[in-house]
Amino acid sequence: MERLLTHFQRYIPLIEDEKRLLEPRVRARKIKRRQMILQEGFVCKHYTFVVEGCFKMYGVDDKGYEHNIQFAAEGDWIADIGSFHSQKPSRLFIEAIEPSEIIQIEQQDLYFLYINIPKLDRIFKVIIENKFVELQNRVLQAFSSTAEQRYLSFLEQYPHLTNRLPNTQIASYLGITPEFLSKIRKNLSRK
Amino acid sequence: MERLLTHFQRYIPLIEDEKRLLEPRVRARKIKRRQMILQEGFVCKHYTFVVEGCFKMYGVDDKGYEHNIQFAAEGDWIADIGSFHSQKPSRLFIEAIEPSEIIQIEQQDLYFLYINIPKLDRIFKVIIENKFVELQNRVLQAFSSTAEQRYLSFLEQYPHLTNRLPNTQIASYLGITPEFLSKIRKNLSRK
DNA sequence: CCCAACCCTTAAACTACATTAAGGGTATTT
DNA sequence: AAATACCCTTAATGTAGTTTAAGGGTTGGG
Repeated sequence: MERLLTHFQRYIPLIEDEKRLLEPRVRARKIKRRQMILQEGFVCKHYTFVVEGCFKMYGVDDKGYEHNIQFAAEGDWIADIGSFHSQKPSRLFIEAIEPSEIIQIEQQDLYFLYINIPKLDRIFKVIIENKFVELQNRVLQAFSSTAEQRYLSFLEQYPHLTNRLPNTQIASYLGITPEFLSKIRKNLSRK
Repeated sequence: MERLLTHFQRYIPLIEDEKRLLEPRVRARKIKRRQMILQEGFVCKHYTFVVEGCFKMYGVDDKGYEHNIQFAAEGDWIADIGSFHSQKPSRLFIEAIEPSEIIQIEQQDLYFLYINIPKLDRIFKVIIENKFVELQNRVLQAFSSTAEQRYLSFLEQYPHLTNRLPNTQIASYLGITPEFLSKIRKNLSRK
């Protein structure tokens, strides 16, 4: 809970009254490795804040292959925003890669908080703007770089993740097969 | 100007006082075909609302090829959000594909408006959430579908654009060459 | 009205990446 | 401690999409 307040603090400090409104409307949970907090076909019920651990969000294609859309580690938010707001079934999965601790807010509670703590509109606007920029770079890179360039960018941009994630997960994020990532790594190590 | 108010109205109505604050801080402009409102190396100075016409936003790779990240037609917002907020040079271009009419807000004015019309935090939070969801689908599709499937999705999702855009621009958006799009179209027409 | 710039298509040769298969290593679970 | 599931790599073969080149059609600016 402290961690969430500290997180908001970095955007705009909350006053005591606001903290009191917030507290009863969030819920802390522990999640096991490989446990899913969202599955395809279900509505995304929560905005999830990662206190400790790491998650992946992915879709599954016709052939059953997983494609990682994003990772979320300490201090990140994760949710299928489309499903959350529309209350329609999601086509995505969110799964813990490590044993994790999270804080969750349900839709009704978040809407209540948006009304009673207008600051939160501002805070989440900025949070989502930042995520949007990240995602936009990802699209540009996907279409304008080779897999090797994308791998190198990944290493630069997410150094804290590269040692925590198996290469299969990184390959899925880069949009390539683990076999091809292996080839890229071999190539790079020869240079 | 009316068009912008109508646009905001669809999220939350503005009261008269708020409209009065808004009006002197936005600027209407006409833009010619092929005119750029953002160029690589320059800071993105404005949030741009498209009243009439159509724009593309793209990056240029090492080899000089353009890669379209998004289109913006009537009722859409377009800006390099990262550059706009950080005031760092953009790596993107925004260019009119058709003669267009736009309404622009400068950074300082938008910040003033955010402070004096808190509703706008809410409105732009929702606008960006929607754009985020769109972009997320794009990432998922890019990694999990063939070019043909992506082309068919594009036709479904943006029927109003397919007749307005040259195929070269659509190909660039799909992440393929015009030659290959031509092949896909030929294939589809035989079915 | 003409010239230049853009646009669409076809086809042959090429390349980045996928698929399949297989072997050995290392964690997790029982 | 064994068994199982997971992970990394190598290599041969296959394919979606690129590159290069070329011809013809359309648009728009001077």
